[in-house]
Amino acid sequence: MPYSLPNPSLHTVPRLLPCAACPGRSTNLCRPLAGKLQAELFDLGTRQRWVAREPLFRAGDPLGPVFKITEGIASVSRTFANGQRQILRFLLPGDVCGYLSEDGRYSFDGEAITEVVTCTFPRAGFEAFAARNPDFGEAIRLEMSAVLLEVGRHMTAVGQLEALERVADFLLGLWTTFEARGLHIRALRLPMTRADIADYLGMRVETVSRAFTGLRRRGLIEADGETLVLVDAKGLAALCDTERSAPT
Amino acid sequence: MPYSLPNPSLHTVPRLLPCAACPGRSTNLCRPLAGKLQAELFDLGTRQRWVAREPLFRAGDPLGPVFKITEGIASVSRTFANGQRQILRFLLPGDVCGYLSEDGRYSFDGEAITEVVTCTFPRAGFEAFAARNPDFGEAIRLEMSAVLLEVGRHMTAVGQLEALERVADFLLGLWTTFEARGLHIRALRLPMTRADIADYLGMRVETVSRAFTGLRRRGLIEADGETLVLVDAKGLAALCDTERSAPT
DNA sequence: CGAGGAATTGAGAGCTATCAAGTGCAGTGG
DNA sequence: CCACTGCACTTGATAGCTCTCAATTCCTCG
Repeated sequence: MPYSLPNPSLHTVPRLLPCAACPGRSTNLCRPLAGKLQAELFDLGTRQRWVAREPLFRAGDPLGPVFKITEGIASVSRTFANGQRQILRFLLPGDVCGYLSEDGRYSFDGEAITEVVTCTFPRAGFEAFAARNPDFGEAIRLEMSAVLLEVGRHMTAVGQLEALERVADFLLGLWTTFEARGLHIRALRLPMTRADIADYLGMRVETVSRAFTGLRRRGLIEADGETLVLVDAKGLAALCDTERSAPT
Repeated sequence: MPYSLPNPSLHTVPRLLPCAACPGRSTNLCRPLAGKLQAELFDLGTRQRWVAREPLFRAGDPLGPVFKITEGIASVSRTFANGQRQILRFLLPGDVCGYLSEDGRYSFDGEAITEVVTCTFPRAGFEAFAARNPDFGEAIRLEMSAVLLEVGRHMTAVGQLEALERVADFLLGLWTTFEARGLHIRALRLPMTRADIADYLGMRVETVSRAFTGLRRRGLIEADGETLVLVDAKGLAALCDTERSAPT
């Protein structure tokens, strides 16, 4: 079957690196880069804008570029023939996706959740750049380590926790990630739908919804329309750390 | 709390690289190495023997060596305070573990399932070797890619499949891995206990047992005491590919 | 204003966990 | 040599949680 090339409106930014203002500037791959090298990597890629729900790449497609999210939120997932989908991770600005391959094809699906802007790096150039710059190669290893760690934690949650706990874990994880990115916020905005969260946590939309209601009823979170406040982070942590020996 | 250093009987092999006979010789990290480099890496490490159920490393312990399994089967897992455990992967000869770190500590638990022999590499030397040899660095990236892919697939199974399907997926995955290692066998020996499988698949021992019974009753597998035969691999695949549009 | 999607909530079915009992086997010791 | 013990595994019955199906509300968009 033919694979559909993504068709975003190319949006090439001219000179004077916008990297300085990029939220992912000090994250993973770009962290060890400075001045000249940063410019070299930047020139290697193009800036692309994707509308919400647009696929960046599909599992099985011939290997294309590597993407670094600079704005918006995306997901990496895997879908069965019958439509069941597992979201492996949510990607925030600074995160990289599309790197994994299998027989010269993408291993997973990459999809924009919100509108997304990416630094898009052609595969060959990306690999060559890594070969030329050991520090960059190490940065890739570090990035992959971090992803592996995150995925491992997440698998533990999906495999061991029950509904309420999984959602608590998800919220805390998201909050932690924002913290790690230097965004100290008290109110989370959840750009992904309940369906996305369900696919991420291995549950149904209805169960996710009930879990939110349950957490709200217990006074652990508060929902103000678009935003969500973690009222009692410790309470949430107590749930998903499975310290079932809680005061109750 | 004090962490217990593993206390295996050290078993240093002298000259004349045993790598030639190592099942993991042509796998991941060692693949790009030849002659001199292979010897250099070999000398970097020591050979260690572990008894069944002995921990190689524990999550939270200060970062120690990196391990490459050369004989036996091990697991990488994560355990909650209440004892619930999620096994992230089973490691066969050739697989590497103990690489992931977090704040200078191991991220997960490594444990021998059967008796295990490892090539044990001190962290510093390992990293230095990677820094000196770009090919080795790339081999690490490739290895991590493969792991990430495996873990991603596995998470999909845990999140989306039901009991019978998960066990089918597990068996097929194990068989595929053996195939990839060049071991063309029809009868699988399952060295891990039902409890291990349960922890791997996010289910209870009883459910795993019932799933095995179910697969047997459907004529998909046959159990000959220690060994297990995949009678109908296609039937198993039909289960876990979630081609629910099966003839039934 | 109507259409459609996202989210919530309810009721009942279905699957898995839990609790409990029984089997088979290997290692131990009388 | 053979009870005895511990452990892995299996099987049954029941409770509990999640899924499924369905209805409703809210909100956005045309």
